[in-house]
Amino acid sequence: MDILFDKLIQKYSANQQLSKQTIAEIYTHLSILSFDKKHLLIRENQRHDYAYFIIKGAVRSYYLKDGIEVSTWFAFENDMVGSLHNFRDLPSRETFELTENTSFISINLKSLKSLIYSNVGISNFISAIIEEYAVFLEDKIFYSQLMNSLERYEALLENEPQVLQRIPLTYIASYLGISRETLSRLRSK
Amino acid sequence: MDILFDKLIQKYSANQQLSKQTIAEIYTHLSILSFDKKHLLIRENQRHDYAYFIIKGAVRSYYLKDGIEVSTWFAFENDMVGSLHNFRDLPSRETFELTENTSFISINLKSLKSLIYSNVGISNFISAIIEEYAVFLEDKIFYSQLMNSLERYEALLENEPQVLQRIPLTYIASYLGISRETLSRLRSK
DNA sequence: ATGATTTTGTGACATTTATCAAATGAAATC
DNA sequence: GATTTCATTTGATAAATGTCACAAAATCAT
Repeated sequence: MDILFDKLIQKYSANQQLSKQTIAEIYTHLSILSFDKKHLLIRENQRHDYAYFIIKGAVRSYYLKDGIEVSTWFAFENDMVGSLHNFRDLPSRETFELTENTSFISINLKSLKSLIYSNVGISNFISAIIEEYAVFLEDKIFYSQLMNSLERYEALLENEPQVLQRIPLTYIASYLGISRETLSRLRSK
Repeated sequence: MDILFDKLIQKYSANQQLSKQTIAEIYTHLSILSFDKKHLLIRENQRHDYAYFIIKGAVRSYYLKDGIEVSTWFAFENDMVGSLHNFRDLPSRETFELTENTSFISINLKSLKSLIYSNVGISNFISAIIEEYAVFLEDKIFYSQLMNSLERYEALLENEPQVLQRIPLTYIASYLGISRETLSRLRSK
Protein backbone atom coordinates (compact mmCIF):
# COMPACT_ATOMS: atom_id res chain seq x y z
CA MET A 1 0.00 0.00 0.00
CA ASP A 2 2.82 2.40 0.86
CA ILE A 3 4.40 1.64 -2.50
CA LEU A 4 1.21 2.64 -4.29
CA PHE A 5 0.83 5.80 -2.22
CA ASP A 6 4.46 6.68 -2.82
CA LYS A 7 3.95 6.78 -6.56
CA LEU A 8 1.35 9.50 -6.07
CA ILE A 9 3.43 11.42 -3.53
CA GLN A 10 6.54 11.24 -5.71
CA LYS A 11 4.73 12.49 -8.78
CA TYR A 12 3.54 15.70 -7.14
CA SER A 13 6.45 16.49 -4.86
CA ALA A 14 9.23 16.32 -7.44
CA ASN A 15 10.38 19.85 -6.59
CA GLN A 16 10.52 19.47 -2.84
CA GLN A 17 11.52 17.07 -0.12
CA LEU A 18 8.47 16.34 1.99
CA SER A 19 9.10 15.57 5.65
CA LYS A 20 8.21 12.12 7.00
CA GLN A 21 5.50 13.75 9.13
CA THR A 22 3.95 15.49 6.13
CA ILE A 23 3.94 12.28 4.11
CA ALA A 24 2.32 10.46 7.02
CA GLU A 25 -0.20 13.29 7.26
CA ILE A 26 -1.06 13.01 3.56
CA TYR A 27 -1.40 9.21 3.93
CA THR A 28 -4.26 9.66 6.39
CA HIS A 29 -6.30 11.31 3.64
CA LEU A 30 -5.72 8.54 1.09
CA SER A 31 -7.34 5.17 0.67
CA ILE A 32 -7.65 2.47 -1.95
CA LEU A 33 -10.84 1.44 -3.68
CA SER A 34 -12.08 -0.02 -6.93
CA PHE A 35 -15.19 -0.11 -9.09
CA ASP A 36 -16.37 -2.00 -12.14
CA LYS A 37 -16.55 -0.75 -15.69
CA LYS A 38 -19.42 1.70 -16.32
CA HIS A 39 -19.44 2.90 -12.72
CA LEU A 40 -19.92 6.67 -12.49
CA LEU A 41 -17.11 7.93 -10.26
CA ILE A 42 -18.18 11.58 -10.24
CA ARG A 43 -21.46 12.88 -11.59
CA GLU A 44 -22.22 16.06 -13.49
CA ASN A 45 -23.84 18.77 -11.35
CA GLN A 46 -22.89 17.12 -8.08
CA ARG A 47 -20.51 18.11 -5.33
CA HIS A 48 -17.90 15.47 -4.51
CA ASP A 49 -15.12 15.52 -1.92
CA TYR A 50 -12.63 13.24 -3.63
CA ALA A 51 -10.10 13.18 -6.42
CA TYR A 52 -8.61 9.91 -7.63
CA PHE A 53 -5.26 8.59 -8.77
CA ILE A 54 -5.58 5.60 -11.09
CA ILE A 55 -3.67 2.49 -10.04
CA LYS A 56 -5.06 0.28 -12.81
CA GLY A 57 -7.82 0.94 -15.30
CA ALA A 58 -9.30 3.71 -17.42
CA VAL A 59 -11.68 6.63 -16.95
CA ARG A 60 -13.54 8.81 -19.42
CA SER A 61 -14.86 12.26 -18.58
CA TYR A 62 -17.75 13.82 -20.45
CA TYR A 63 -20.58 16.31 -20.18
CA LEU A 64 -23.99 16.41 -21.83
CA LYS A 65 -24.71 18.81 -24.68
CA ASP A 66 -28.31 18.64 -25.88
CA GLY A 67 -28.51 15.14 -24.43
CA ILE A 68 -25.37 14.01 -26.29
CA GLU A 69 -22.25 12.97 -24.36
CA VAL A 70 -19.24 15.13 -25.26
CA SER A 71 -16.04 13.39 -24.12
CA THR A 72 -13.41 15.65 -22.61
CA TRP A 73 -10.58 13.27 -21.75
CA PHE A 74 -9.39 9.74 -21.00
CA ALA A 75 -7.20 8.87 -18.04
CA PHE A 76 -5.17 5.75 -17.34
CA GLU A 77 -2.62 4.33 -14.89
CA ASN A 78 -0.80 7.01 -12.84
CA ASP A 79 -3.12 9.76 -14.01
CA MET A 80 -5.09 11.96 -11.65
CA VAL A 81 -8.80 12.37 -12.20
CA GLY A 82 -11.08 14.80 -10.46
CA SER A 83 -13.09 17.94 -10.94
CA LEU A 84 -11.53 21.35 -10.35
CA HIS A 85 -15.06 22.57 -9.69
CA ASN A 86 -15.38 19.97 -6.93
CA PHE A 87 -12.05 21.11 -5.49
CA ARG A 88 -13.52 24.61 -5.32
CA ASP A 89 -16.62 23.22 -3.58
CA LEU A 90 -18.82 23.62 -6.63
CA PRO A 91 -20.84 21.00 -8.55
CA SER A 92 -18.80 19.12 -11.15
CA ARG A 93 -19.35 20.08 -14.76
CA GLU A 94 -18.32 16.65 -15.98
CA THR A 95 -19.23 13.03 -15.34
CA PHE A 96 -16.36 10.58 -14.84
CA GLU A 97 -17.19 7.08 -16.02
CA LEU A 98 -15.02 3.97 -15.84
CA THR A 99 -14.36 2.40 -19.24
CA GLU A 100 -12.61 -0.54 -17.55
CA ASN A 101 -12.72 -2.11 -14.11
CA THR A 102 -10.51 0.34 -12.23
CA SER A 103 -8.71 0.63 -8.91
CA PHE A 104 -7.79 4.00 -7.40
CA ILE A 105 -6.18 5.88 -4.62
CA SER A 106 -8.89 8.21 -3.39
CA ILE A 107 -7.85 11.59 -2.06
CA ASN A 108 -10.06 13.41 0.41
CA LEU A 109 -9.91 16.92 -0.99
CA LYS A 110 -11.80 18.68 1.73
CA SER A 111 -9.71 17.40 4.60
CA LEU A 112 -6.43 17.77 2.71
CA LYS A 113 -7.37 21.27 1.61
CA SER A 114 -7.96 22.31 5.21
CA LEU A 115 -4.23 21.78 5.81
CA ILE A 116 -2.82 23.96 3.05
CA TYR A 117 -2.80 27.04 5.29
CA SER A 118 -0.67 25.43 7.94
CA ASN A 119 1.50 22.90 6.09
CA VAL A 120 3.71 24.29 3.32
CA GLY A 121 4.54 20.82 2.00
CA ILE A 122 0.86 20.00 1.51
CA SER A 123 0.24 23.41 -0.03
CA ASN A 124 2.94 22.78 -2.64
CA PHE A 125 1.76 19.22 -3.16
CA ILE A 126 -1.76 20.42 -4.04
CA SER A 127 -0.34 23.30 -6.03
CA ALA A 128 1.69 20.87 -8.17
CA ILE A 129 -1.47 18.94 -9.01
CA ILE A 130 -3.27 22.10 -10.08
CA GLU A 131 -0.26 23.33 -12.04
CA GLU A 132 -0.08 20.03 -13.92
CA TYR A 133 -3.77 20.40 -14.73
CA ALA A 134 -3.27 23.97 -15.99
CA VAL A 135 -0.47 22.77 -18.27
CA PHE A 136 -2.73 20.00 -19.54
CA LEU A 137 -5.54 22.48 -20.29
CA GLU A 138 -3.19 24.96 -21.94
CA ASP A 139 -1.78 22.26 -24.20
CA LYS A 140 -5.26 21.10 -25.07
CA ILE A 141 -6.31 24.60 -26.16
CA PHE A 142 -3.04 25.30 -27.93
CA TYR A 143 -3.08 22.14 -30.01
CA SER A 144 -6.78 22.35 -30.77
CA GLN A 145 -6.22 25.82 -32.27
CA LEU A 146 -2.95 24.97 -33.98
CA MET A 147 -3.94 21.75 -35.72
CA ASN A 148 -6.76 20.59 -37.96
CA SER A 149 -8.73 17.41 -37.18
CA LEU A 150 -6.37 15.08 -39.02
CA GLU A 151 -3.33 16.55 -37.30
CA ARG A 152 -5.04 16.32 -33.90
CA TYR A 153 -5.86 12.67 -34.54
CA GLU A 154 -2.29 11.95 -35.60
CA ALA A 155 -0.90 13.78 -32.57
CA LEU A 156 -3.15 11.70 -30.30
CA LEU A 157 -1.94 8.54 -32.04
CA GLU A 158 1.64 9.69 -31.53
CA ASN A 159 1.43 11.04 -27.97
CA GLU A 160 -1.27 8.88 -26.39
CA PRO A 161 -1.31 5.59 -28.29
CA GLN A 162 -3.11 3.82 -25.45
CA VAL A 163 -6.15 6.05 -26.03
CA LEU A 164 -6.51 4.48 -29.48
CA GLN A 165 -6.09 0.99 -28.05
CA ARG A 166 -8.37 1.30 -25.06
CA ILE A 167 -11.08 3.82 -25.97
CA PRO A 168 -13.84 3.40 -28.62
CA LEU A 169 -13.55 5.65 -31.67
CA THR A 170 -16.95 7.15 -30.95
CA TYR A 171 -15.58 8.72 -27.78
CA ILE A 172 -12.34 9.74 -29.45
CA ALA A 173 -14.21 11.53 -32.25
CA SER A 174 -16.23 13.38 -29.64
CA TYR A 175 -13.03 14.34 -27.79
CA LEU A 176 -11.45 15.57 -31.05
CA GLY A 177 -14.54 17.68 -31.67
CA ILE A 178 -15.60 15.92 -34.87
CA SER A 179 -18.34 13.47 -35.80
CA ARG A 180 -17.80 9.70 -35.76
CA GLU A 181 -18.20 9.68 -39.54
CA THR A 182 -15.51 12.31 -40.09
CA LEU A 183 -13.05 10.44 -37.87
CA SER A 184 -13.79 7.23 -39.71
CA ARG A 185 -13.02 8.99 -43.01
CA LEU A 186 -9.83 10.56 -41.67
CA ARG A 187 -8.65 7.12 -40.57
CA SER A 188 -9.18 5.56 -43.99
CA LYS A 189 -6.32 7.65 -45.37
CA MET B 1 1.81 52.44 -4.17
CA ASP B 2 0.76 50.28 -1.25
CA ILE B 3 -2.86 50.74 -2.30
CA LEU B 4 -2.05 49.40 -5.76
CA PHE B 5 -0.09 46.48 -4.38
CA ASP B 6 -2.88 45.71 -1.92
CA LYS B 7 -5.35 45.19 -4.74
CA LEU B 8 -3.15 42.42 -6.10
CA ILE B 9 -2.50 40.87 -2.68
CA GLN B 10 -6.21 40.99 -1.79
CA LYS B 11 -7.26 39.32 -5.02
CA TYR B 12 -5.09 36.25 -4.52
CA SER B 13 -5.26 35.85 -0.76
CA ALA B 14 -9.02 35.87 -0.39
CA ASN B 15 -8.97 32.51 1.42
CA GLN B 16 -6.27 33.28 3.93
CA GLN B 17 -4.99 36.01 6.21
CA LEU B 18 -1.41 36.81 5.22
CA SER B 19 0.88 37.97 7.99
CA LYS B 20 2.34 41.50 7.86
CA GLN B 21 5.77 39.97 7.37
CA THR B 22 4.61 37.87 4.41
CA ILE B 23 2.94 40.85 2.78
CA ALA B 24 6.11 42.89 3.25
CA GLU B 25 8.08 39.99 1.82
CA ILE B 26 5.86 39.84 -1.28
CA TYR B 27 6.17 43.64 -1.67
CA THR B 28 9.92 43.33 -2.17
CA HIS B 29 9.27 41.30 -5.34
CA LEU B 30 6.85 43.81 -6.83
CA SER B 31 7.43 47.05 -8.67
CA ILE B 32 5.53 49.42 -10.89
CA LEU B 33 6.27 50.12 -14.53
CA SER B 34 4.58 51.18 -17.73
CA PHE B 35 5.01 50.89 -21.47
CA ASP B 36 3.40 52.40 -24.54
CA LYS B 37 0.93 50.78 -26.87
CA LYS B 38 2.45 48.13 -29.16
CA HIS B 39 5.24 47.31 -26.71
CA LEU B 40 5.91 43.57 -26.53
CA LEU B 41 5.79 42.69 -22.86
CA ILE B 42 6.69 39.00 -23.26
CA ARG B 43 7.91 37.42 -26.47
CA GLU B 44 7.13 34.02 -27.95
CA ASN B 45 9.94 31.48 -27.49
CA GLN B 46 11.71 33.52 -24.82
CA ARG B 47 12.24 32.93 -21.14
CA HIS B 48 11.02 35.76 -18.92
CA ASP B 49 11.10 36.11 -15.14
CA TYR B 50 8.08 38.32 -14.61
CA ALA B 51 4.32 38.19 -14.54
CA TYR B 52 2.25 41.39 -14.55
CA PHE B 53 -0.87 42.73 -12.91
CA ILE B 54 -2.55 45.44 -14.99
CA ILE B 55 -3.17 48.73 -13.18
CA LYS B 56 -4.46 50.59 -16.26
CA GLY B 57 -4.46 49.54 -19.89
CA ALA B 58 -4.94 46.50 -22.11
CA VAL B 59 -2.87 43.54 -23.27
CA ARG B 60 -3.39 41.02 -26.06
CA SER B 61 -1.73 37.63 -26.15
CA TYR B 62 -1.14 35.73 -29.36
CA TYR B 63 1.05 33.16 -31.07
CA LEU B 64 2.06 32.72 -34.68
CA LYS B 65 0.52 30.00 -36.83
CA ASP B 66 2.00 29.87 -40.34
CA GLY B 67 3.03 33.49 -39.90
CA ILE B 68 -0.50 34.55 -38.89
CA GLU B 69 -1.15 35.95 -35.40
CA VAL B 70 -3.69 33.86 -33.49
CA SER B 71 -5.03 35.85 -30.52
CA THR B 72 -5.51 33.88 -27.34
CA TRP B 73 -6.87 36.46 -24.90
CA PHE B 74 -7.27 40.10 -23.89
CA ALA B 75 -6.54 41.39 -20.40
CA PHE B 76 -7.50 44.67 -18.72
CA GLU B 77 -7.41 46.43 -15.37
CA ASN B 78 -6.94 44.08 -12.39
CA ASP B 79 -6.16 41.12 -14.62
CA MET B 80 -2.98 39.11 -14.34
CA VAL B 81 -0.92 38.46 -17.44
CA GLY B 82 1.99 36.12 -17.76
CA SER B 83 3.11 32.86 -19.25
CA LEU B 84 2.69 29.61 -17.33
CA HIS B 85 5.58 28.31 -19.42
CA ASN B 86 7.74 31.16 -18.13
CA PHE B 87 6.68 30.34 -14.58
CA ARG B 88 7.93 26.80 -15.21
CA ASP B 89 11.21 28.21 -16.53
CA LEU B 90 10.39 27.40 -20.15
CA PRO B 91 10.16 29.71 -23.19
CA SER B 92 6.77 31.39 -23.54
CA ARG B 93 4.47 30.02 -26.21
CA GLU B 94 2.73 33.37 -26.59
CA THR B 95 3.63 36.97 -27.23
CA PHE B 96 2.00 39.61 -25.00
CA GLU B 97 1.49 42.93 -26.76
CA LEU B 98 0.04 46.13 -25.34
CA THR B 99 -3.02 47.35 -27.23
CA GLU B 100 -3.06 50.55 -25.11
CA ASN B 101 -0.49 52.46 -23.10
CA THR B 102 -0.40 50.33 -19.97
CA SER B 103 0.91 50.46 -16.41
CA PHE B 104 1.60 47.32 -14.40
CA ILE B 105 2.71 45.83 -11.18
CA SER B 106 5.55 43.52 -12.18
CA ILE B 107 6.02 40.34 -10.18
CA ASN B 108 9.42 38.69 -10.04
CA LEU B 109 8.45 35.06 -10.47
CA LYS B 110 11.82 33.51 -9.94
CA SER B 111 12.54 35.18 -6.63
CA LEU B 112 8.97 34.77 -5.37
CA LYS B 113 8.93 31.13 -6.43
CA SER B 114 12.07 30.45 -4.42
CA LEU B 115 10.04 31.21 -1.28
CA ILE B 116 7.14 28.82 -1.80
CA TYR B 117 8.97 26.00 -0.02
CA SER B 118 9.47 27.97 3.16
CA ASN B 119 6.53 30.39 3.32
CA VAL B 120 3.08 28.84 3.32
CA GLY B 121 1.37 32.19 2.72
CA ILE B 122 3.37 32.77 -0.45
CA SER B 123 2.79 29.19 -1.57
CA ASN B 124 -0.96 29.68 -1.28
CA PHE B 125 -0.75 33.11 -2.91
CA ILE B 126 0.95 31.66 -5.99
CA SER B 127 -1.34 28.64 -5.93
CA ALA B 128 -4.39 30.93 -6.04
CA ILE B 129 -3.04 32.61 -9.17
CA ILE B 130 -2.51 29.27 -10.89
CA GLU B 131 -5.89 27.99 -9.77
CA GLU B 132 -7.58 31.08 -11.21
CA TYR B 133 -5.74 30.47 -14.47
CA ALA B 134 -6.84 26.81 -14.54
CA VAL B 135 -10.47 27.89 -14.06
CA PHE B 136 -10.06 30.41 -16.87
CA LEU B 137 -8.66 27.74 -19.20
CA GLU B 138 -11.32 25.20 -18.26
CA ASP B 139 -14.09 27.71 -18.95
CA LYS B 140 -12.50 28.61 -22.27
CA ILE B 141 -12.46 24.96 -23.39
CA PHE B 142 -15.91 24.25 -22.02
CA TYR B 143 -17.61 27.16 -23.73
CA SER B 144 -15.72 26.70 -26.98
CA GLN B 145 -17.04 23.13 -27.18
CA LEU B 146 -20.53 23.92 -25.93
CA MET B 147 -21.33 26.89 -28.15
CA ASN B 148 -21.17 27.68 -31.85
CA SER B 149 -19.45 30.81 -33.19
CA LEU B 150 -22.49 33.06 -32.86
CA GLU B 151 -23.15 31.92 -29.30
CA ARG B 152 -19.49 32.43 -28.38
CA TYR B 153 -19.61 35.94 -29.79
CA GLU B 154 -22.80 36.71 -27.88
CA ALA B 155 -21.34 35.27 -24.67
CA LEU B 156 -18.27 37.47 -25.09
CA LEU B 157 -20.52 40.49 -25.65
CA GLU B 158 -22.45 39.58 -22.51
CA ASN B 159 -19.58 38.60 -20.19
CA GLU B 160 -16.71 40.79 -21.41
CA PRO B 161 -18.27 43.87 -23.02
CA GLN B 162 -15.04 45.83 -22.72
CA VAL B 163 -13.36 43.42 -25.14
CA LEU B 164 -15.79 44.60 -27.82
CA GLN B 165 -15.17 48.22 -26.92
CA ARG B 166 -11.41 48.14 -26.65
CA ILE B 167 -10.17 45.42 -29.02
CA PRO B 168 -10.34 45.42 -32.87
CA LEU B 169 -12.71 42.88 -34.42
CA THR B 170 -9.85 41.30 -36.34
CA TYR B 171 -8.31 40.14 -33.07
CA ILE B 172 -11.65 39.10 -31.64
CA ALA B 173 -12.41 36.93 -34.67
CA SER B 174 -9.03 35.29 -34.28
CA TYR B 175 -9.71 34.69 -30.58
CA LEU B 176 -13.13 33.19 -31.39
CA GLY B 177 -11.45 30.88 -33.88
CA ILE B 178 -13.22 32.22 -36.96
CA SER B 179 -12.23 34.45 -39.87
CA ARG B 180 -12.78 38.22 -39.83
CA GLU B 181 -15.32 37.81 -42.61
CA THR B 182 -17.37 35.26 -40.68
CA LEU B 183 -17.44 37.46 -37.58
CA SER B 184 -18.54 40.41 -39.67
CA ARG B 185 -21.42 38.33 -41.06
CA LEU B 186 -22.43 37.07 -37.62
CA ARG B 187 -22.56 40.64 -36.38
CA SER B 188 -24.86 41.76 -39.17
CA LYS B 189 -27.68 39.66 -37.68
C1' DA C 1 -22.93 -20.68 -29.72
C1' DT C 2 -26.33 -17.25 -30.89
C1' DG C 3 -29.07 -13.46 -30.75
C1' DA C 4 -28.80 -8.72 -29.20
C1' DT C 5 -26.31 -4.73 -28.70
C1' DT C 6 -22.66 -1.74 -29.67
C1' DT C 7 -19.24 0.05 -32.65
C1' DT C 8 -17.47 1.25 -37.07
C1' DG C 9 -17.68 2.33 -41.97
C1' DT C 10 -19.69 4.36 -46.37
C1' DG C 11 -22.74 7.08 -49.53
C1' DA C 12 -25.62 11.17 -50.60
C1' DC C 13 -26.62 15.57 -49.49
C1' DA C 14 -26.86 19.93 -46.54
C1' DT C 15 -24.59 23.35 -43.88
C1' DT C 16 -21.03 26.00 -42.15
C1' DT C 17 -17.05 28.36 -42.66
C1' DA C 18 -12.73 29.52 -45.15
C1' DT C 19 -10.67 31.77 -48.89
C1' DC C 20 -10.03 35.16 -52.35
C1' DA C 21 -11.14 39.59 -54.31
C1' DA C 22 -12.61 44.05 -53.94
C1' DA C 23 -14.95 48.11 -51.96
C1' DT C 24 -15.81 51.04 -48.20
C1' DG C 25 -14.83 53.17 -43.79
C1' DA C 26 -11.87 54.74 -40.05
C1' DA C 27 -7.58 56.06 -37.98
C1' DA C 28 -2.84 57.40 -37.92
C1' DT C 29 0.93 60.03 -40.03
C1' DC C 30 3.09 63.64 -42.25
C1' DG D 1 -6.09 68.23 -44.66
C1' DA D 2 -4.18 64.91 -47.85
C1' DT D 3 -2.27 60.48 -47.87
C1' DT D 4 -1.29 56.26 -46.35
C1' DT D 5 -2.31 52.46 -43.57
C1' DC D 6 -5.36 49.54 -41.19
C1' DA D 7 -10.06 47.66 -40.18
C1' DT D 8 -14.48 46.24 -41.66
C1' DT D 9 -17.93 44.73 -44.84
C1' DT D 10 -19.82 42.27 -48.86
C1' DG D 11 -19.93 38.90 -52.74
C1' DA D 12 -18.64 34.59 -55.10
C1' DT D 13 -16.73 30.19 -54.76
C1' DA D 14 -14.45 26.14 -52.67
C1' DA D 15 -13.35 23.08 -48.94
C1' DA D 16 -14.35 20.79 -44.75
C1' DT D 17 -17.40 18.74 -41.89
C1' DG D 18 -22.10 17.58 -40.22
C1' DT D 19 -26.33 14.94 -40.74
C1' DC D 20 -29.11 11.16 -42.07
C1' DA D 21 -29.63 6.51 -43.56
C1' DC D 22 -28.13 2.13 -43.55
C1' DA D 23 -24.77 -1.82 -43.77
C1' DA D 24 -21.03 -4.42 -41.90
C1' DA D 25 -18.26 -5.84 -38.18
C1' DA D 26 -17.18 -6.57 -33.52
C1' DT D 27 -18.47 -7.42 -28.82
C1' DC D 28 -21.46 -8.82 -25.01
C1' DA D 29 -24.72 -11.55 -22.38
C1' DT D 30 -27.20 -15.55 -21.65
